[in-house]
Amino acid sequence: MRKNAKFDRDQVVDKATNLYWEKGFHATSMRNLQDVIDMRPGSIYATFGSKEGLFKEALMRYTQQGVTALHLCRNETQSPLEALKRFVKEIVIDTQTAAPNGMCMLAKTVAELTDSNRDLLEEAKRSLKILETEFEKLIIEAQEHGEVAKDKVAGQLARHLQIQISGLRIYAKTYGDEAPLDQLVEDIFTHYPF
Amino acid sequence: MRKNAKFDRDQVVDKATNLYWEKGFHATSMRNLQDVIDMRPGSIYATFGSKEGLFKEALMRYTQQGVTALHLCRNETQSPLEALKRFVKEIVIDTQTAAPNGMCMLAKTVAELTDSNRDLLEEAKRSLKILETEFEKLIIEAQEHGEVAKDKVAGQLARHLQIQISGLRIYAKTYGDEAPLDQLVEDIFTHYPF
DNA sequence: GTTAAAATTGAACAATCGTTCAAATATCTT
DNA sequence: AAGATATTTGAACGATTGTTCAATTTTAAC
Repeated sequence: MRKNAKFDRDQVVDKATNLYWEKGFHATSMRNLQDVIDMRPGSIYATFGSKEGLFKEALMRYTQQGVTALHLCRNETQSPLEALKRFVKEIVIDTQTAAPNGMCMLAKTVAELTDSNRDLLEEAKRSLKILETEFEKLIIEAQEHGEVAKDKVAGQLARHLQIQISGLRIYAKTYGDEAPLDQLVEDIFTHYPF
Repeated sequence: MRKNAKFDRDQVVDKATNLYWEKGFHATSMRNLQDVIDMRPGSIYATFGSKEGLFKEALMRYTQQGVTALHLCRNETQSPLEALKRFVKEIVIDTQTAAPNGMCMLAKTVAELTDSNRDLLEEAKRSLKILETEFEKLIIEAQEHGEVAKDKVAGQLARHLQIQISGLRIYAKTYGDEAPLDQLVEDIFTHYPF
């Protein structure tokens, strides 16, 4: 089997992402990271530069996978709005048990970091905006399909959706099983403003 | 001037709260704390037991002040719903510039911590539930005043409001000035489900 | 004013932090 | 197979972490 450098790097970043996602930037130690990704400090620093460098790459990878998951939802469903709903259910409900952390890694990062780590903070913000733009694209498509009234502003609906997701995921972590997540996700799409 | 032990303790906890609120639990060091509250390690540990003990007291104080602020809004306004709106604007908008951190300290804590700090995590969750219950009380009062339809379930509306606030505050930190916060808060109350 | 009790101090502790780098190992080139 | 290049290793670094505690100072009691 031929060596594929990119593949290895992706695997490593995946594992790092899961650890960062679970514990956050500050609570994750390099030694913890070394164990999980099975690399020695020298290699890590030669490859990623610093703890921040690896975290930044983790953020980018997390975002890329989010966008991919959304596109996948689109391909698996018949309508753009259905795709959005499926995606939201996936990240709000399934993630509660399956993922390293019920929270969105990007929102968690925006919540955790200050200007002391401006680069990382800005990267997380940028990623959240990328996802919101993806939502907007699907909403525009939904408008073209007649699923959403054309007098609505797609950007505003995307923003609304983003806010609902962020709020819901914090709520889910707060209330655990008690929260009727499925119903709450349904409500987002059956009531205002969709 | 007579010494008032409780007052001193409150002042200290206030300062600690602001630091924890700004930097989060893990990124706040005891030495950082020592400088801000102007106490030496021995005194801190004699008084609060540990870094976690002080954080827990900070969480409780933050929550108590939140409840007080909400009651204050109620006394300053004519209707329960107006009080809620004022409170939301206060914490979502004013806090962006004035407070140590635009985020809600409780939501930020729920986002940051894992079971490694179960006590603190549970305390933050409990506090969020307390605030939600306060929302619910005001909504019930609003129903009695005829501001909110009585066929709505107050608990659900309170939950909805909690989700909007959490989502909005993350959104505000992500988008900074670009976010039309005032309009977004208005939307919460003018549209569904109020 | 003297003594007992309580509170405060700050040096010091072991543990862990992120990071470095000379040495060892693996890979590529010819 | 031999030499050049790139990668990996892991011990070690100084800094910082949360915490302790004997010594000191302040407060309270009589």
